[in-house]
Amino acid sequence: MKKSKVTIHDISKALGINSSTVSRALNDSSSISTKTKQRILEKATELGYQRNSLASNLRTNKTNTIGVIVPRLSRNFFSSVISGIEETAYEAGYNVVICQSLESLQREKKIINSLLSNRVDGVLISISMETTSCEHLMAYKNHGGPIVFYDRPCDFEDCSSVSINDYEASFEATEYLILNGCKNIVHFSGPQVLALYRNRKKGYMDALKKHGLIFNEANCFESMLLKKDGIEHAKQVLKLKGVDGIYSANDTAAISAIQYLKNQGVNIPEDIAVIGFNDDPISTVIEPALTTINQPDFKMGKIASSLLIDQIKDHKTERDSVVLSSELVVRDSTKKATR
Amino acid sequence: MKKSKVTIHDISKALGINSSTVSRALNDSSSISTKTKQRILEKATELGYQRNSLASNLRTNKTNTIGVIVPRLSRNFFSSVISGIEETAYEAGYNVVICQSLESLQREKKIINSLLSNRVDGVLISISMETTSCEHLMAYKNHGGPIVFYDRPCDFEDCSSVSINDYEASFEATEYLILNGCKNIVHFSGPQVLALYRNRKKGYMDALKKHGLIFNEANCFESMLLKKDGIEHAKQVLKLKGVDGIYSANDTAAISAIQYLKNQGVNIPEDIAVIGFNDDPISTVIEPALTTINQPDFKMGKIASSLLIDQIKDHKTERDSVVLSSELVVRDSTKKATR
DNA sequence: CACATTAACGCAATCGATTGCACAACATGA
DNA sequence: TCATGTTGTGCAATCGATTGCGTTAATGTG
Repeated sequence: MKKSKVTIHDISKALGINSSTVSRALNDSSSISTKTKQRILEKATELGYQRNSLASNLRTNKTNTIGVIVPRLSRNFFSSVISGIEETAYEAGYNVVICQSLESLQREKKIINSLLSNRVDGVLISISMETTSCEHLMAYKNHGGPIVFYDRPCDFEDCSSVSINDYEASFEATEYLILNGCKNIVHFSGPQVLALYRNRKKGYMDALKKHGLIFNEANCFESMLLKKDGIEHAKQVLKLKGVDGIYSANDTAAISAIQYLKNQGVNIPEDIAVIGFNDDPISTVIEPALTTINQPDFKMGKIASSLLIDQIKDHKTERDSVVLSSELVVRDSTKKATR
Repeated sequence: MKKSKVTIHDISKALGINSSTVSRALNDSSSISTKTKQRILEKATELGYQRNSLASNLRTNKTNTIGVIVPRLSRNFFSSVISGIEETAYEAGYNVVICQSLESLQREKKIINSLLSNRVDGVLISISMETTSCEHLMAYKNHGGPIVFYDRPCDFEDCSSVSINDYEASFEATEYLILNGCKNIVHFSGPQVLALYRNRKKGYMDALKKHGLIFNEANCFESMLLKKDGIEHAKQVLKLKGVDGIYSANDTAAISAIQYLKNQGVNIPEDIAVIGFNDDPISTVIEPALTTINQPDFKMGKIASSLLIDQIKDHKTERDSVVLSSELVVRDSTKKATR
């Protein structure tokens, strides 16, 4: 239990040098002679000195840390975004603290509070599925740090955001199904409180319209798009009769639906073609391999991170809304036999 | 850019009450009258006060935060462990900061340093595949906080750890293959610097021995067990001829191997039976569904977390090595037609 | 050689919250 | 009435690092 708390004052005493000089030396200040710097550095390692960031951050009023709030770590998409965020952040000398909201507004609030009281320099957030209002975020912004939204933006004035072209991607996916002969396409959609899922639904609807197909609210199943939801939706699909296409707003639900349907003797894609969203690694494992939409997750993380850091460093006031483009990845779950 | 920095002194002035009283009131100290507490609380919310944890932590010399180092967030196993850790930690009033080493020793060292200088109260770590020595961890321990290992323990005196019965699980898996008629079983093994993978290999070897099969070093392929490694190993397997069973030390490699082998016209499990390790969700999606070993990931996180917190709180000195038991989950990748 | 610069370092206040100790006001018991 | 408690607050030091400003000593300039 050696509670060895070596401070700059210990070094200071050991060397008979004022602690302010020690501090400057450790920060490689140019106003300290090379010789003294070396003596100090040596003594520091000798004593096993470890800077106390708490004290430093308190004094300077900055932590060089950005907070990242993510709905779920277990989603491949988010862990990739995080990797992107970390890469950019580390290069710029920032630390990253990761928190998961588990799609709960209450937890999101607690996390924001904790980040605030720990004085992170900025926050990257993908809001939870329960988050309808952004008051708690307002509170954060008013108290200081900048916020950048990624993936799931918030209808929020005066904040940068990075997202993908959900509407267009969705439109393209639905159209692709139609061009492959589907006439009765069902949509698995996420919570409509999120703009993200509203846009995806809109894209689906407009593609139908463009091709003269009738939109029917009964063909839309809304859920959190978990594994169990996909199964549930698949059951509904079978009851509907005549469905020949499914466009799911994520891969998880698409895949569990495929599994269920296959068990029920449905042929994919002959009877029902399926498209997912995200391009999770798992989508190449399912049989038939899932046609889906690939998002530039890593890149999204990098961009979000650099937008935030720019704001922190330069106190920039202009806000950007970056929209990245995704890509339809065609696999076997939509390949109709050519007639 | 309202840099509203409301401190206890602002409240103190606004109310004509000493800041020490304010501090005590905000901490709900019993030595402050209910009336004053209320006045202070009201004023605090009115001014939008947000405690500065940096100052508080500096003074009290504790952060109520535990650091978690994880090799990769993208592995389902680890994100589940994290959820377990968080649950227990939050209940006990601790914050959690998550860092990923990406299997790099260098990053691991940097992370340790950062956690140290941020004065986390304790660390939970699953060491990287490159970590052969634990000197950097020693440094941490000497400077204060307790460490608990999870999943991948380190040959390290005086630290608690939580892991699973790798040897037994491995033995059972291999034996299961043998009992299903396999006579020429290959092992995909992880970096032997990790005790974890050494144990899994040992279990494999001993099961062979028990059943009179000859162990052959050429039947062991060592790698990081990534997707590409699985494919590479599968190619080797085909060159070997006569292989009728694969026991992979993780699911990722097992699954990519299965995909490759199927493409090459190999029948699973008729020609080659396969067992993985981890029970990733993906193992129910691959066809045939993968027989694998399920680990109590969430539970592991909870236990690791509570072991650490006990050490932090009670300054316990005894160290525990908890070994959780895993379970063989039989699916289709090993079901031989009954003769 | 006198004076102006510059380089190198020390002094002391500061960041915001916590806490041991002192102290005042009031109540209680003998 | 006086000694002794009890409650509720205030005072001031403290955690460890940073930094504006002042002070030397060394160096340069004319």
